[in-house]
Amino acid sequence: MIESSPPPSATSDELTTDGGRNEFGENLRKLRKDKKMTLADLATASGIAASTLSRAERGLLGLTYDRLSQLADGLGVDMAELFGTGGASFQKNSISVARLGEFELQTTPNYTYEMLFSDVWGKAMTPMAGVVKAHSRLAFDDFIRHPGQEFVFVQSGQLTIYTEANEPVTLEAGESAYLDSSMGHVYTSAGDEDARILVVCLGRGDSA
Amino acid sequence: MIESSPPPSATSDELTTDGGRNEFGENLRKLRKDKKMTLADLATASGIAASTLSRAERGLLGLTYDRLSQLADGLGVDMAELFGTGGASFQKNSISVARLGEFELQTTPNYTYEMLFSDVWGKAMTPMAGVVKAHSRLAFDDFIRHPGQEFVFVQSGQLTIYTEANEPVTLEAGESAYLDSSMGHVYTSAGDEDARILVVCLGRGDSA
DNA sequence: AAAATAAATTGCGTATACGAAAATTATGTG
DNA sequence: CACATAATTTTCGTATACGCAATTTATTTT
Repeated sequence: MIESSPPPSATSDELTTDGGRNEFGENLRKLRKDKKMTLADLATASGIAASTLSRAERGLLGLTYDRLSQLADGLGVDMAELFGTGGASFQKNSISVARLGEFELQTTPNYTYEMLFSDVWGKAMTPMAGVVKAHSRLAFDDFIRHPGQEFVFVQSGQLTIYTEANEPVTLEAGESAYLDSSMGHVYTSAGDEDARILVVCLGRGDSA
Repeated sequence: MIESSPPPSATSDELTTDGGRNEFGENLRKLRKDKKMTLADLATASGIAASTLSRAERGLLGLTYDRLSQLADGLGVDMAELFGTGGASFQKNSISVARLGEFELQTTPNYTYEMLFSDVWGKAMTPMAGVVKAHSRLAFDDFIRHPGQEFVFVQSGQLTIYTEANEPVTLEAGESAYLDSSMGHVYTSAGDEDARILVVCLGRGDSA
């Protein structure tokens, strides 16, 4: 087990940081091999020494921004792909089915919902199906926020969406909305009936 | 004008490297200010010294991978957003609404569907709503494929999904599936009634 | 306007990134 | 198996990232 010696002030992040660096390195080696490149090939293509690339792949060093830029160029990928966002890879040639009532209902004061496909690794979208019990914005202490984008579809009932940067919008059954989920938002049922909705989140974290 | 002295072997990349670093720094400062954070706030949130953050924002240094990871966490963004990548950017603080019948119906022999939010730039998910007129796999010349992942939800009726790598699956109303869309697939209605479905695609291209 | 406070930048010592060359390991060929 | 070649890793010296404390600049308060 190789021991790296991070700066003293980073002690609390030591495990996290090392873990991230190793994952990055593994992804880098995978990308390189997928393209049938040797370290020397990539060194030529990127302008980074083969020795540095080898160390990066083994998580022995953390590349600087400049080197990361060069690497993305050398590999012909963008930065996002270089970081292989989403640790587990999505199973190729797979299809998963969510049966009615298959997933455990999660209950909060304001929502009752199922997290669909919670057992599917590496999926980029997070679908959720449920019922909005909140009928007033006052039911919420604060807005919900998480990085990414969100699609919400109203199956039945009437839904009002409050956001911190826009006028509230009300959707009827069959209607939908698409929003920046990093902006504070809450969903409330707008009629007598609890609205039934389907939500698909993209990005880290989830809505509810 | 501050002068940095890069390694001799990086001379040919000097301008490019500095340029990239300055852009990154500007984006970082923008992200931080958008969130109403001081350097000290972000230093606390990320575990990186304020002086380092200041230098990074002014392009005076290139952060290492470890620091970049901490930064993304501290800012609550993913790496892609940190680098400001992605062609057209999704409008921050936006919400778009798709009303019933708002979008033009697109008709093929096998499907009638609306491409929801077709006017929204930079969205990563492509939602579609429609009806499956095909009741037999024989209606299709070939499977449909496109890179990425796909979520399909059955609003009404019964849907059978044929894929090239799996046994067919049949979904009832309220059920859904999540699949690798690069794998050949077709959707067919399975009962007398045309199934009504909602599809959300992620990745380049779209299904139908 | 002066004083107080907040925010950003600079100075300096230590740790780590980095490249070139040498050494080691892995692979291919006769 | 021996040898040649390719690929990767290690060594070592130099440059740069990094954090803490001090200083400067910007903003707010009186």
